[in-house]
Amino acid sequence: MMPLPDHEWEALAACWHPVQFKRKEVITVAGEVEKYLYFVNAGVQRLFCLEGDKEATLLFTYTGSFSGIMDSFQLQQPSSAYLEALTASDMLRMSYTDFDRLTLQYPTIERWVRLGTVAALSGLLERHKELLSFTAEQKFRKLLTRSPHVLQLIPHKYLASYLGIDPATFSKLLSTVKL
Amino acid sequence: MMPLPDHEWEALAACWHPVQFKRKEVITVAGEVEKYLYFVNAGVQRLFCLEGDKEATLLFTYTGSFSGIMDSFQLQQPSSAYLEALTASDMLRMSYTDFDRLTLQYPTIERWVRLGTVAALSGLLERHKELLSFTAEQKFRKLLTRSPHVLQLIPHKYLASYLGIDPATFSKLLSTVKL
DNA sequence: ATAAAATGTTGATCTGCACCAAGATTTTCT
DNA sequence: AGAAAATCTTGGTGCAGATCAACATTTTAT
Repeated sequence: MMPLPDHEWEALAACWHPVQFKRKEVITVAGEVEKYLYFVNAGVQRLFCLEGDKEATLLFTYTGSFSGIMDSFQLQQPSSAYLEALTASDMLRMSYTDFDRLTLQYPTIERWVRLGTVAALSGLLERHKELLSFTAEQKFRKLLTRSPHVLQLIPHKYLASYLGIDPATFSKLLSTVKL
Repeated sequence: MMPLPDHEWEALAACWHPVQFKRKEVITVAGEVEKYLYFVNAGVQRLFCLEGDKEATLLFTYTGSFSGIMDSFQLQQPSSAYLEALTASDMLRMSYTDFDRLTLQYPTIERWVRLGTVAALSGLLERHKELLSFTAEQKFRKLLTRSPHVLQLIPHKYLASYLGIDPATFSKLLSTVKL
């Protein structure tokens, strides 16, 4: 994903504004239109849906990554997901108005956003494939190898939800698997 | 997704070339970089991955929709998926070279592609949520209500694979559920 | 520092659905 | 039209993993 020219970079940088969220604070509620694109300076966040009384965790965002409900933000349509701060979070955000202006004004930015979005799509397809074909243990192992650090970072019940398995099963795999 | 101006529309239209595929023909092989973006004039296609000896069906494309392995195409990276014609297919395609030139030359096209990609991401997130939280029967019902026509159009074993359930289970649900 | 809340562990059941297999039906090809 | 291939159906069986529950541990808040 090529770097942006200086001029674009400056225009972009000027649109970010700092925000903080407390632990457990809900950043965006399902049903609303996502107003902001976020960049995480510190903290961990969780994107999830409610299905009946169950939660389905779609993804986590971390220090150094973008955050927000991307589809709702870019399409300015109501989202079916919640965004929540798992830890106290220090973020930058940009309003849709600014975002839209920037993408219209600078084709390089428009392109950069497109490629970022495709990269997100690519990652989601990869996980989708795993959900379709892996057993609980296979999903668990994959998580361990791909991102072992999350074990210390994120409560296991959310990791279980992310894998689509029961928290109790997750705990059992934890003792079984690595021996 | 706003319409394109006339001039862009003409430039775009000039880049499409017709191709045909036979039933069961593999259009793109996993491991390769997707060279083309497709538009389906007639037929049904299936995008799937191989995981061990199991197939995971990610999505179907139909008459009137775009097709191809979108992430591999846009990022020009090797794909982990296969694209296959389920029925004899009549398609238009555009090379990556032309695609890239068009997006660089016309910001409206670049933007239009971005929004199309986000829409795809949005749909995939929706399905992802269902995979995480639905039982076999819930996924089956959802398929029936969302796209009942596919029952006549696509062999049930592929629909089962798309839902992540066993073909035998799909068949049993078919007799159980609608009564 | 201490109480309270949240999270994690572990064992005992129970069940949804994968798996297997054989026969029936439908679709495709020549 | 007829043979061959592909797909669908249906019953039986087994197990991975959900669910339940009680206790242990860790984390958060005051």
